[in-house]
Amino acid sequence: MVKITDVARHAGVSPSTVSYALSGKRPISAETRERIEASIRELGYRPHAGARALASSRSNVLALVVPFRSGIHVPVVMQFAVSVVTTARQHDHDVLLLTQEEGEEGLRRVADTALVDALIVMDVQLHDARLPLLRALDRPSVLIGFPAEPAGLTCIDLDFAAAGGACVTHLAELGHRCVALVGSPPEVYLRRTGFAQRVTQGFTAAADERGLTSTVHPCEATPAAAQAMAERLLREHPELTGVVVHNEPVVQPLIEAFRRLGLRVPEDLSVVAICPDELAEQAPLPISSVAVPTARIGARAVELLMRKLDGLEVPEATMLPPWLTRRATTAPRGG
Amino acid sequence: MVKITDVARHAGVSPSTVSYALSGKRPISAETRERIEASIRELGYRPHAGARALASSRSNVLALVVPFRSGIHVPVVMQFAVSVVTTARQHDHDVLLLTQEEGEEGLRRVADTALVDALIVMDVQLHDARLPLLRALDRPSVLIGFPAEPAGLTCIDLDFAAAGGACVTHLAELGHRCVALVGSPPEVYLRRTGFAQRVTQGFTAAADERGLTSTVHPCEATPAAAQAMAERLLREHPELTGVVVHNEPVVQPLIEAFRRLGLRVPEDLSVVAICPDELAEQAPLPISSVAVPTARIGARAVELLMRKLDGLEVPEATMLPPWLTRRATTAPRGG
DNA sequence: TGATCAAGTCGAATCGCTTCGACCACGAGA
DNA sequence: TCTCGTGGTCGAAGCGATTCGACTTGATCA
Repeated sequence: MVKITDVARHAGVSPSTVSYALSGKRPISAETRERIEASIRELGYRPHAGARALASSRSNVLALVVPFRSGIHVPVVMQFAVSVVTTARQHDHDVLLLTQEEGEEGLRRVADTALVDALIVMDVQLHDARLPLLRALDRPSVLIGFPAEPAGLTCIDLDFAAAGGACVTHLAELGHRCVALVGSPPEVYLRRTGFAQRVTQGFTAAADERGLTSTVHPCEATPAAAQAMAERLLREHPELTGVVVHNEPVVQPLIEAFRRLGLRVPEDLSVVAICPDELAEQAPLPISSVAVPTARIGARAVELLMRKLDGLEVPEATMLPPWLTRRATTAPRGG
Repeated sequence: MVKITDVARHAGVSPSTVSYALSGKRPISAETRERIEASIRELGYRPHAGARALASSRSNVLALVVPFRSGIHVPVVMQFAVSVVTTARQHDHDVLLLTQEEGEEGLRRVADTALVDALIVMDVQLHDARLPLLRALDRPSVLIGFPAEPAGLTCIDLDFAAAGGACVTHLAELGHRCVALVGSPPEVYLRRTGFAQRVTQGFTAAADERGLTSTVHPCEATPAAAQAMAERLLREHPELTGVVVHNEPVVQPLIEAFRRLGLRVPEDLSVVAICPDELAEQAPLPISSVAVPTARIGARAVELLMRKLDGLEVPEATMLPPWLTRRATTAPRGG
């Protein structure tokens, strides 16, 4: 293995000069720097991560805690993960993957052993058991999702309440008077996951404000559940003309179920989803939707973390505004 | 931060004794060990990962390279990842997440900087550009999937050829005489990904052997493509009664498309899939399938790696035998 | 009664890098 | 002319573990 002293000898300088040339923390003459860079290339030098971490007390590794429980949509998690990794690399950091299962002990472990410099936590519950730990930890963290009490933490997410509201507004402007929200599976509500509740709040508030009739229905993430839900909605709310879906796996099956029940989409029934754009775009009939901007959220989370690592202040709450794209599944009521 | 010397002082022993008590590499009297463990608990000591890596030249971190390209089924990737992380933790290792995008340079980087001890690579192509590098690297690796030339590497995967064959055998034993394979998207074949080709080979060979009429059809991973595929199959092969699907997102849509075209499943048409059991089980009509045992493969990959890290010999090729579970989508021909 | 050996412990070297303080040379300002 | 600051470099002291050799002690065996 070639080490920094080898490079130094080869370039005719001291090890510290090589280090400074690499880090840029002290000025090095252009001439010397070039000589060093040439030696590095020639010898194929790579700084030893462990040694670097020991000496600098920076590992240049971020922890990412991913959920893998029922009720969460796996492709969305993966999109977050990929965008976190990609962005981290742009900032010269790597990403250590932790599962929710490891729990608090896992977080403490990677933080206390200095294996990671900072943490990103996904799928935060309203009263998440990990919050006290994250607040107490000596390492910075960013939560994707909002707990009930975000004070003292850095959180980022789509503004799900506004997203729910935007869907209602869209339907209301198209003349719809009776709307329903088909939401996440019941266990997600039981776990008291923030985004599910916020969508409901935004949805209900906007409907009330505009005087629409509205109902909310959690729904299992299976085609069979979608079918049952469609039947139930038509039975219980015959005057229903607008549906908001916040449950990725169910969007398409639900539309198909309504069709089977004899309703045309969007002529008889408008459907608007809250889901990643990819999913909305590549449906057979492109779906009007509020985007869940996974890539932006992941990238932003990393950037917030980098700023915190640099000792800079960052906002405690970052709520990305919703953006509704009208596609083929919404139309004016009765037309 | 509390370090090993603090523990040593507190327990009245030397640092090396603490180290040996922790690693078990030299005998330590029970009494001393208990004293040390008490001190560790009391002081809340955690060995510094970087220091440990530097001194022992072991980081206790594994790299996992995940694909995120079109044509691969994201939930399957996630299942692998979770099982790799879980198993790695059981062996006191962590997992660093790399994306395919980082390419060879990424592999070289984490290996050369000693950031990781070993690598797991998913989604291996038949003539993967990374193979020479993996062979040359001084760190052990395991591939999930088989390249054309696996010599000198350690590979593990489901025996996809046998899986294709098992599906045909199952259909043949039910009396079917004309079968079709609906496979992965065309780009997967174009990339020359091993498993796609192997399924085809096994499928065709088994059909030939038993004198069945057979055809093979790559298929985009969308509901619309599934619909088109169903129509085309019925048009071009009116005598078709058995379909093998190796394309997760399309399984369910394809069955629905056949139904819409007036075929009853399984009475008129038997369908057998190659997919994770979860997907087959939770379909509205449970699907007869050969399992893709993601959890087992991931766990096994880690165990192979651990053995290699311990300097033990491991088999170059590990092919898990297919296991077909008959569920509700296959029935005797004409029955 | 030594010689031998294993168990149990210690001290010191080492892993490869970063960083701090010091030093030199040189141009600018007084 | 003397200082002062600054660009550029070096040497040495860590960072916090692991590991190797050596030492003590007591038991075992001839």
